[in-house]
Amino acid sequence: MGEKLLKDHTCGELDISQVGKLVKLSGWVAKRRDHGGLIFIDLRDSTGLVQIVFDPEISVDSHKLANQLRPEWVISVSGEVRLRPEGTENLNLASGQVEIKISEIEVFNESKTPPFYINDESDNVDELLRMKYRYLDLRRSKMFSILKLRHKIVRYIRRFLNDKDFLEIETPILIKSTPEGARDYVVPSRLYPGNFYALPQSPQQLKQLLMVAGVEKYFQIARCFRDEDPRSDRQPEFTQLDLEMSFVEQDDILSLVEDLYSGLVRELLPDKEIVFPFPRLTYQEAIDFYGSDKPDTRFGLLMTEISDVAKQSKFVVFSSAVEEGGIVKGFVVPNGSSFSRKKIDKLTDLAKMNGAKGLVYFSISDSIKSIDDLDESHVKSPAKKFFNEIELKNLFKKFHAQPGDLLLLVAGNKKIVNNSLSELRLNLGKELDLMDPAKLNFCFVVDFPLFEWDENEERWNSMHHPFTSPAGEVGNLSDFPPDQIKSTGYDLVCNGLEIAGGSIRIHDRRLQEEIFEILGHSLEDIRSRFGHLLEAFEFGAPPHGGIAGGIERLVMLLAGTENIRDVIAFPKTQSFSDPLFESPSEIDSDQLNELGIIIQENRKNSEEI
RNA sequence: GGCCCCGUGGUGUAGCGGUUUAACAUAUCGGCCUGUCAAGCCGAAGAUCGCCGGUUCGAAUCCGGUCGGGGUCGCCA
Repeated sequence: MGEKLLKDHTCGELDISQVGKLVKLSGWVAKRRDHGGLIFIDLRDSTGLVQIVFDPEISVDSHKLANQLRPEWVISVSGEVRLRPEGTENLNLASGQVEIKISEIEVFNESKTPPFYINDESDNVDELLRMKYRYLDLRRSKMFSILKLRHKIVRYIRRFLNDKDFLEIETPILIKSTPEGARDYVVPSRLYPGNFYALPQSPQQLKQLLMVAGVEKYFQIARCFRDEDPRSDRQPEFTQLDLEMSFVEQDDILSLVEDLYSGLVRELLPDKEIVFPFPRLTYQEAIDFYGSDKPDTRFGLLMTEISDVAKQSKFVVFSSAVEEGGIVKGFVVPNGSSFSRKKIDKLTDLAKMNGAKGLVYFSISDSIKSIDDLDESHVKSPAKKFFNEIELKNLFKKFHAQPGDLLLLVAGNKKIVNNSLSELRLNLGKELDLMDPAKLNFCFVVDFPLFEWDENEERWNSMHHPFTSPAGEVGNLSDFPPDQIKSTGYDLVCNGLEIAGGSIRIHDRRLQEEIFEILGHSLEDIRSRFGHLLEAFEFGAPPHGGIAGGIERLVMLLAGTENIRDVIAFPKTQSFSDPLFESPSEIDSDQLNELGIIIQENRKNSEEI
């Protein structure tokens, strides 16, 4: 250790208790306010900001040098912590009671004028520019605080699971392509020309093999890779909390997850309201009431299906929808009768964008006291003429609608009706300010179907993944139609976001093969793709299950940002490029030769960077 | 792969067919200034409007293409 430290205090720790102390600080110039005589500088380090003062009466040389200082220069200063003169305290600053009178200064590094304001809290700088200069963007306290929050979240998870005797085990990044699910990222092999590794879409099979290995309790903060088109909440590489346990049933995993996530929120964001224990909804309930398997339970606007009534209706839109195997469903917007025609048109457009043929509404006048007093003159609706007074009353009573309410209904194919109603509900929840930002409404969704029908490929698909065990007594699967089989899968949902998903796994070779067969794989196919896993199941595989949760989504939820790039230190753009490193990029022909790869000329991206 | 939005000094915006030598704010540079903290005041410099082509007497402005960015549907077992 040298005698002179480059800093003996941090900017953020200085307060009234340090008055009189001689301190040495190092950091970045955040702001300069030059009064000619006095020069004020906000000095920033990773812990915060403090005002330092250059006064020619204290040090002429330092004051002179301070004249040259510009934003983002890296300096080291020494001086005395002093109470600010009365009336000049800055309450917006943690260290705003004090300031440092500087007697010595050293410049470590100058800085060019930054391409955007580092201190500007408003986010209206072009994101591409921010990404190109990510190391500058991350200096902004808003961005840095998200990095810190992410660290704290992961640290909490590690401690929590460590205390419960989980082992953190790393699994390979270079593994095998199992073309099932998302598109793989692949890496060419030099030693086996023409052969490729794939990057893991998740460590699913590896963690199951760890269970067979007898680990019993495993977790990993695992990087995953999926080459699918991104969204505002997706990136090609992302991180999952991956965990797995042996000798457990669904309740064991759910209560562990409940303790983990609730404890995490209580420790890191004690101001947030959570409901504990987390409510459990069946998949069917989620779809019935919310039209979605990831419901935002912070507000009502719950749905009711009226297909049985609609079937008898003279209104052809309703009756024909049901006759064609569809449903009629809707929800009540309290006091929604005041909505303008324009607003209802916008809602109709939203329903149509989600596949609905239209939106049927009934606006109930608030001039009556009770639905019992209602006659046809109190109702506004394009479909009014198809309903008599009694039918209207019955309809409204079924929805528990009150005078002044607006009833929204959609008819048609089940999936479309649920999708469009769900979007309508979320839209109205937002517009009517029903989504309380103080609430984190976690809930579990359970009892998923094991399979869902893939319309495009005309085959059954796993709802979760093919390693998910069917629920209940496992008899002969083939005795049931696939869509009636329930799974042991479960999701953790919060405020309408899927936070984690998992299941009890299959640990029996026969059953696993049977599932693959239902999914339409040939026996040969199964053996070549999943042979290693199936074989492992023949060597004493314990019953096991687990869950995987997206770290980015969790950080987004807790940080209150809707942009996944904000929670990743070095993210990629929506077109998968990295403006900082300018990747992806071409590689040397030597490298290609070594790998035995020839690039098709017509496929090359001709754009030279 | 489809659709929608955006692209003007360093940054953020205005201008949307001709009094525009492209405006404003901020940053930058110079000067003044001992209590500021979005410091202030005075002055200066800085963009030919992403790129290519077309329409027009005339294009930042209209049209087509292209590139880049964002969002979304498909996709994400």
